[in-house]
Amino acid sequence: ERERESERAEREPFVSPFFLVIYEGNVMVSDQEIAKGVEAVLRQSDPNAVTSLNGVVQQLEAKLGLDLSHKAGFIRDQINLLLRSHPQPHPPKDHFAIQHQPQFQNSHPQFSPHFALQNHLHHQRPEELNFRSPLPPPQQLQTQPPPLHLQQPSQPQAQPPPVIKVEANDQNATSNASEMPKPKESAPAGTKRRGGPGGLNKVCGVSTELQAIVGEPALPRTEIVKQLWAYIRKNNLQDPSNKRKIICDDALRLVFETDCTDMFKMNKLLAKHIITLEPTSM
DNA sequence: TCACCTACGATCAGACTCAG
DNA sequence: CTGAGTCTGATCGTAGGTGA
Repeated sequence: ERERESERAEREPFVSPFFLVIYEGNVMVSDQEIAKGVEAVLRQSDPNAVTSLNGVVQQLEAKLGLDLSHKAGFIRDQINLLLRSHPQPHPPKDHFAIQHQPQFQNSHPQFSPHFALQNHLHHQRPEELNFRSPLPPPQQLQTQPPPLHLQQPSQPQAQPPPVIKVEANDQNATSNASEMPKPKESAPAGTKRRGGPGGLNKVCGVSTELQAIVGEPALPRTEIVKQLWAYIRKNNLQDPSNKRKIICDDALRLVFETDCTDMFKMNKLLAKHIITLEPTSM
């Protein structure tokens, strides 16, 4: 039994619940660990208490003994993911991705009803709740790999753990936290708008031609663009002399109906292949 | 209360600005 | 002059802020 266990542990190496990253001398917690922590905090939170994002962050900080203020955004996303996986009043019984957590079954009264962030969910439409149909298992929640056909063949599993890159960025962010470079003169702090599940993150239908490229029948627009660029890079479809130009292969030609386009026109052409999903009944 | 406006995410190379 | 950093352009739907 134990041998089988250790074999399985070798096959699934990245399961340590406390996976810390050392970066430039600082001990940081991985996104994986944060996701698990969020899950645990939500499970343990008092159903009668109103839990805010800050509350979750603070509990996580206490739990891990680290400053997670710079990870608030990620934590919020994790909360949304967890809540989104089962917010419906009448959810399909075996729909939950986190089935191994009995606390998360059915209407998960432990945290959802009183959780402050559910304001996003109030506005969610049914089709948004089914984002990419069943959510992946929790270990895949925070980093979704691109479709297989888009992965770089030259660097199959040799990719460094995404954790490190993310933490590296965050490290920058933390070290300069007080003088964060404001991105593009955006709204003043505190009034930052939330993307939420709708808006740009709204899942749109993908035409059959485009499906051949992005590999999914429905994706958020941002994801579609990302996948499209991955496809372009993978297949070397940028004009070497002018990298703004996209040389269409057969699949792209079906989508764009041209042999050559540029990255700006591309988005316009892309719009024809993105279908707004109508709410089923509202 | 209503209508209007803005920012949000994602992508990229080239243009532009600024400092050394 | 060079290198580094920032902005631009396009597109989408919607939440939320602002002003009337």
